[in-house]
Amino acid sequence: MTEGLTINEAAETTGWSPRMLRYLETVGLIEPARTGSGYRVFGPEHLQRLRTLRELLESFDCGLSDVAFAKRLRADEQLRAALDGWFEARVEQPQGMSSADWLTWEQEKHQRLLALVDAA
Amino acid sequence: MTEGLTINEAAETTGWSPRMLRYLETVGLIEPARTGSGYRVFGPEHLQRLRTLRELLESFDCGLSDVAFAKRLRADEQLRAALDGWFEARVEQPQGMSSADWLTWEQEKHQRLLALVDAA
DNA sequence: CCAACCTTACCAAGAGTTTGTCAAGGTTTG
DNA sequence: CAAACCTTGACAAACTCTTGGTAAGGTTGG
Repeated sequence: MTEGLTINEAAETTGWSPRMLRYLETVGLIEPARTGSGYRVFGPEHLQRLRTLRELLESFDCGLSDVAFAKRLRADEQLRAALDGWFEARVEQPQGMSSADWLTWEQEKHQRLLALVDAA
Repeated sequence: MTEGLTINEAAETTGWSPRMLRYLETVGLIEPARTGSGYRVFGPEHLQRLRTLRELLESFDCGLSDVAFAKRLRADEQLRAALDGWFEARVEQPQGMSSADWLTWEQEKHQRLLALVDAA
């Protein structure tokens, strides 16, 4: 107990409600330690993280699901690759390509992306 | 008109509804060209992109807002840096640091992150 | 000029997210 | 041991996202 705060204490100092602290855990954004009997224990790192998260959400006007997705993006390399590929699809034609070549090239690129997607 | 499909034709060949094609544009995921009078024109690249997007959403079980956020993440370097910093917050102490040093170091890291966030 | 398109702007149903509250029960501590 | 915590689970209000529809009006092509 000397090594951290309980959920209500953590709520007090971070501005999150106890309910939200539990919710943040279920969506995978924090992982407080537990005592032998199952009580959550919030250490200084957690408290800082929680305060920073508030700032971050407000400053950039985004939601928890956005941060959760960003986390998923870091963990799932295939997802990242698939999205990168999709975004990179460009609008201009590469130099020296005919319209027909371009279309073929573009379709093949998407074929490759689809193959990647199917593997997921 | 010979250079692309109208919205209903594009809907037909991509599986998206015309309504959704307009919605995808409002959330920034596609940018069809326009005729002089304002009609949307979907070229082959758009059609491929739209088909790939369907596959991508289904394969990875994610939503449009997720893809939109991923796009924002690519465009907004500060947002990316802030999230990277937040995720990198580690749980173990660096070697050779006392508990007190670690806490100070950790707090300072978050101070730096907060400064970044404030600048946004 | 008329039918069949297209545009934007709304209203609304359904689903998912966020948040609170309450209930039933275990833990800690004075 | 009793008060004051904590746990999980469920129900629900408020909100946003997704999607469809419809209305009022401009464009196109036979």
